[in-house]
This record gives sequence, C-alpha cells and structure tokens, in this order.
Amino acid sequence: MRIATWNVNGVRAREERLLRWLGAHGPDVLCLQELKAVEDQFPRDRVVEAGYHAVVAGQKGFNGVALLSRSEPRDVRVGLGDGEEEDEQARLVGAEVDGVLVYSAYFPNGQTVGSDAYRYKLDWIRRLRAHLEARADAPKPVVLAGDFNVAPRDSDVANPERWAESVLCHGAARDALETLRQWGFSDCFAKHHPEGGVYSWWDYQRLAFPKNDGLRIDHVFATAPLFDRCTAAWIDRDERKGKKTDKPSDHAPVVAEFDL
DNA sequence: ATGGTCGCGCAGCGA
Repeated sequence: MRIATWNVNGVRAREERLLRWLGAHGPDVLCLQELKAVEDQFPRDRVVEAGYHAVVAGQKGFNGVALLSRSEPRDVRVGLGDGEEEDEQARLVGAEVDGVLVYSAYFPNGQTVGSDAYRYKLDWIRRLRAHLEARADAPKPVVLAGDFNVAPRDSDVANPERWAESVLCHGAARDALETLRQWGFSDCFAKHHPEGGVYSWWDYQRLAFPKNDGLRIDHVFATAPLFDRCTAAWIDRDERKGKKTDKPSDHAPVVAEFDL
C-alpha cells in the first residue's frame, strides 16, 4: 500500500501536475494540502477519471485539504471535531481506506514565534491529539500525513542555525509535535533515512531549491503495527524541479510504502 | 538593487 502526501499550493494551479503525478506514481492514497479552493473548484471529474475517490474539505482562497484513494473511503470525518470551539479553517480530513484510518492534515504555519497565529498553531496540534484520543480507536492502524509545518530535527534543515527561531523549527513547535507523536506515531521517512539531509519544502525565493536550502516539514506518521510494515519511504524531489513556466509547487510529495 | 517568489483574486495577505 502506497500512501503519499503533497502540499500542492493551489490545486487549480497544479491540476496538470496533479493528474500527471497520479498517473506516474499510482499511490493507493494521496493526501493533498493547501488546495486554496472550495470543493466546487476541485478537479473532481479528472481525479475520478484517473481512478480515485476524493474527499474534499475546501476553503475559499486559503487552506483546504483532500484525501484521494483508489478504494472507497469509509467513516469520513472533516475537521477536529473535538467538542471544542469549531475550527473555521479547512485543515483536516480523515477516512478509513482498506482498513487504515488515514488523515490528510495541514498544520498551521504560525507566521512568527509569539504571534496569535503561533499560539493557534500550538493549540491546533494539541487539539489534533485530542481528536485522535476521541476518534481513533486502537488498535486500528492510523496514518497521519500532511504538511506539519515542523522540521523535527536539525538534520531536517539545510541551515539549522538560520531557521532555529522560525516557526518551523522553534522548540515549542517541536515539543508540540513530539507530544502529538507520542500518542502512538512514528516517522516513516526517518525510519529509512535516519541521517537526515533530505527535504520536502524549498522557498520559491532566493534560489532555495537550486541551492538545496530546504526543510523536511511534510511527513507520514504511522502507528506501531503499520510502521513496522513500512518497507520504504522517499521524497519525490523531481516534482519540485522546473522553470517558472513549469509551475512546480514549493513542496515535493512524500511517499511511504507499506507491506499489507 | 533595502528587493527577491508564489497563489489567490484583484489589494494585500499568507506562506
């Protein structure tokens, strides 16, 4: 079972690349983030034609997540749904696919350390764990995939000193992610690349991609029985390549393979 | 050169 995640940074701007990537890599599940579109603007017909079901949680202009799957998704859930105040931002969709509860998550960026947005980020991560405690009944396997907007280790950052006080690397964000992880997840990519030095996001500015000045902030987390069956994981760096006219996303897809 | 790049949507914000 191949599960992938990709922040497309605008699904309408990335429609051709999305369809091409589905055809070339044939994932069983593809989690998408930053659709920047409402559900009616999602290219559902072409995705269905490519052989996929699509659960879409859209939002006008910002955020937006989707879960694409070859098998029919069951037990669909949208949003944190934790009984606290409703999160008005479209950042989470989950469903059971082939017996695995898969989530597509777009964690808040947080803008700058100390801002309201940063507090929202930390609280959102805490609430995601609360959601899992309420809605993910163990021992059913769970995969949490998406743009986490956190680089867990310094080795996941090309220039860790420069990014140390950024919202992607700051201690409070890393601590929040670690608390979430301890609910029962392990990092599938890190399992197969413990040394780090591989990235999933590069800024459009300052020639970040040609200089490989990136961070690994997109992740596939899995619970224990599934994690043990994760046989490979990789980042499709080629998808980030291309001239301006080729319109790459600023994120590359992250893929994890499971022996099921 | 006190900027630089995207997407969305049509000014300026979020990333």
